This record gives sequence, C-alpha cells and structure tokens, in this order.
Amino acid sequence: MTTDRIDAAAVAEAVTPESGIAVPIPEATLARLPIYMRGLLEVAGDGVTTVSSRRLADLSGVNAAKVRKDLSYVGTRGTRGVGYEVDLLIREIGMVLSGEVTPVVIIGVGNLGRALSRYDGFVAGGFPVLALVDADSSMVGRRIAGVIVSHVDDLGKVVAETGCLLGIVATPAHAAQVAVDGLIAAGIRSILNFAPAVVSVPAEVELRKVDLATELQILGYHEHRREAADPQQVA
Amino acid sequence: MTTDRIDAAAVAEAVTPESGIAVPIPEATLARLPIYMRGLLEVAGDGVTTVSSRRLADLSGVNAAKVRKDLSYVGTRGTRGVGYEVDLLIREIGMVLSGEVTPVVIIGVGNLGRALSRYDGFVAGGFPVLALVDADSSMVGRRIAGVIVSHVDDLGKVVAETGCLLGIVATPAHAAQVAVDGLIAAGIRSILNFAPAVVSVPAEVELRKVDLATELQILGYHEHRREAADPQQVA
DNA sequence: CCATGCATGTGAATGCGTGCACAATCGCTT
DNA sequence: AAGCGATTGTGCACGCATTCACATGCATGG
Repeated sequence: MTTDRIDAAAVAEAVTPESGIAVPIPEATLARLPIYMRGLLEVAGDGVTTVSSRRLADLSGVNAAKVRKDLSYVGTRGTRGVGYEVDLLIREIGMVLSGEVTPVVIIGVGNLGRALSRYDGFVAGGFPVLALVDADSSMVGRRIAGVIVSHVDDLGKVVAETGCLLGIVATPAHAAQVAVDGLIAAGIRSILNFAPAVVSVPAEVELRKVDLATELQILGYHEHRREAADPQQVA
Repeated sequence: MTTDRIDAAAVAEAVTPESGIAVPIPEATLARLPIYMRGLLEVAGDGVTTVSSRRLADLSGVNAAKVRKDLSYVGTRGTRGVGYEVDLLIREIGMVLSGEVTPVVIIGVGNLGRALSRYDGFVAGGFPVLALVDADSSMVGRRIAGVIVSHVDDLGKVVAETGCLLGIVATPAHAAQVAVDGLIAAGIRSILNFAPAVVSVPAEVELRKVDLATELQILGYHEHRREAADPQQVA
C-alpha cells in the first residue's frame, strides 16, 4: 500500500474498557472499519438485523477471525451462537470514526482539487468540503461545487470561519510543503496529501498520503513481472 | 494505509542473482521505490552524481538502513565509503518499475474519472491514459484530455486497439464489480480500484485499491481522538 | 604504500498483523 | 430441563517489516 501512515509510531495506550477515555484502536483495524460500515449499511438496507462475523467477513473480503478481533477493539460485544446486532454495530462504529460532521478544506483547485471537491463520497461520509483555496489569483472567486475559491493567503481566516478540521493538499509537488505549513499555521492538525512529494510535519500533526502515480507503478511492476515470467500474450 | 494490496500472498520466490529471471522484491520495498526515484531525480537535477543512503533517506522521509536494504533488493551495489551512483540508481530502479510506457484505460468518466484522465502525474510517470469508457451513452463520443470516450460494451475492442495493460475503475460503487469483470474479460490483469466497494477477482489478477473516503475517516478518527484527550480548542 | 575514515551490506532482535484453533456461551428445540 | 448446533472471543504461533548495530571494504591523504 502506498498510502500509508507516515509517522509509524503506534498508539500503545492501555485499554481502559470502563473509563471511557482511552481508545487504542490499531491502525490496521481502523482502516477496515469503514469497509465493515459499508457492508453493515448494505445488509441493514435489506432489513437484516443480525450478522455473523463470517457474513461480514465475506462482504468485506477479509478473514472472519479478523472481523471478530477488530470488533472487539471497538468495544462491541456480539451474542454467541447468533452474531452481532446490525443497528448497534453501525452506531458503535459510527461513533468511533467521528460520528459527527467534520468539514474539510482543500488546497489547490487544479484538476485533482476540483475533482475532489466534487467527489460525492466525501459529503456522504460526513466530510463536506467547506473551503477551497489556491495560490493562483485567477482562480480566486470562482465557484466550484457551491464553494467559492479563496486565496491561499486567507487560509487562516477561511479555516477559522468554516471550522474546518481536516486539510487536503492537492497542489503540485513543489508547492506541497508550503501548503502543508500553511495548513498547520491555520490550526489544522490532520492532513491528507495528494501531492507526489515528501513533506515533513511536526510530530503532533497527523499526515496521510495518497500517491496515485505510485499506485500505478506498483501495478506496472507486477504486470511486467507477469509478462516476463509468462511469455503468452493476450494478443 | 487504506490503499493496500488486496491479495496478501507474498512473493516468496528465491533470489537468483545471476539468472536474470526471478525478481522477488517485497511489497513494502516496491512501494518506496517511486519515492526514492523522485529524490534521485531531484538530486540529479542539481548535478550531484553520488548519494549516500543517509541522504536519500532524508529526502524520502525513511530510515537509512531501510534504504540500503531496499536498494539491495533491486540488485544495485553502492560503493563503500562513498555511496550510490545517482545515474546508475535511476536506471536500475527505472528498469524495475517497468521502464517502458504502459498505457492505461479508465472506466467511468464521472468527476473522478475525468480528473484522473487529466492528471499529469500519470503521463509523467509513463502511464498515458489511452482509453476512456463509460456506461452512460450521453458521455460516449465526448473528448476528454484528448481521448474520445467509448461505450463500455466496446471495452474489449478498445483495449485491444490501444494495447492498454492497466485498468482504473472510477465508477460508482454499485457498478464496480461489473466494471472489474469487464476489464478482466478484456484481458486486463492489473487493476486500480477507486470505487468504494469490495470487489472480487481471480487469483491471477492484481487488484489494488484507493479509498478516498476511508482516508478521511481515518484522519477524522485521529482528530476526534486528539480533541477528546486534549480539551484545548484552536478557537 | 599504508593508515584512516566513512558508508555499505547484513545478521539479529523486536513488534505488529494475520489467521488458526478451540474453549466459552447463547438460543432454540425437544 | 437439558442437550445441541452455532457463533463469539481469544490464546498462540507464524511471518513480514522495521531498525539497530557492526563488520566489511573502498577511496582518499599522507
């Protein structure tokens, strides 16, 4: 996987089931929770009220034991011999991954930035894009997906007004570090970087990365590898 | 990391240094090679002819020992006391990740599909988008980024004509499985899936996934976690 | 020609993630 | 009321990835 957590430090906090404060969900589990959520919403739509770990595993393309272990982290308890209550599970997982609406700001409204700002999945997932900024003055003032583009110099003001908590960097590589620094200065502490560049952030800032070109290169490697090993062409 | 290799089976082939056939690069290493490549191209632009693992590690945001071990997999040998030759390294890594041009086809020309087809990074990385298809007839015939959109029913023909080896799925979730099946039927064996859905493929097909909404949800979790632990607001 | 310093290459230890396998436990049926 | 089938919860072992630490070996300077 190319899109990884940058800071590899794991959350090693002790589990405190009853304190209600600490929540030490492993990174790998966290990445699967949204997948489970989709499966749950699907079966809930069919009127099903109970799922087994096996069923949920099939829907999510993972191992059943993994599902059970993952669910044990979110605190949910199933019923032995029966399974898990769908509605309850949806509420529990929804609670874990920020049940409320979390607005995001996008830096860079080039091709990628515009597409992301119009991407339905964000709004559907509770992440409305409430602010857009760009360094290019000719972009400022334009309306994209209902949001007016502001200048990057006004980033702090815009973030404060809209209450954005998450930042998405969709600039060219050479502008990525500046964009990230700007977001941090504006108070954003969780950033998703689409620019193909290595950026550094203070330890308290959470930085994730999505590298589209790298994804293709990894696929290309496997493809070429297959061709070299297997002389048959599809023709 | 949300965008992961789906099939977790590792390539366990034995290293055959001199045979020139088998290439058993670990998945984790493979994901870092493009990062190294960017750093190398950067220093090469500055006229530097030699890099140490330490320097390359700093540029890539990773550990120096990791760099050395990664480079040992690609077969490159550095010079003790000096470092690695930049040009040579660029050629070696370029060789590993498919030095030639590998055309790609995109299924789905909605917001995301259009943005991806215009994304400069693909062409720059040697992955030109030579074909676009969509199920919506009203899209067929339109020209996007210089490529004319074909109907998904003609997928096999289009793939054969353009020689595309990689497929990108940018459809809505409910159409993802059909799109993947279509790509496989057309002879594509390496697929990058952007649709937020779990799809199943035969073992010989390589499927990678990029899940944008999930990335934000993971960030959102950390953000909320921080807020809960740290009552101070940014205000 | 030799010594010295620096950077590579890798053995080994640690930690996380995965998945098996099984005991514990629940609901349902007889 | 008691047994039975089903499913959860988890201890355990295995494997990959990461990182440290150090011996190896090359180039440069005296």
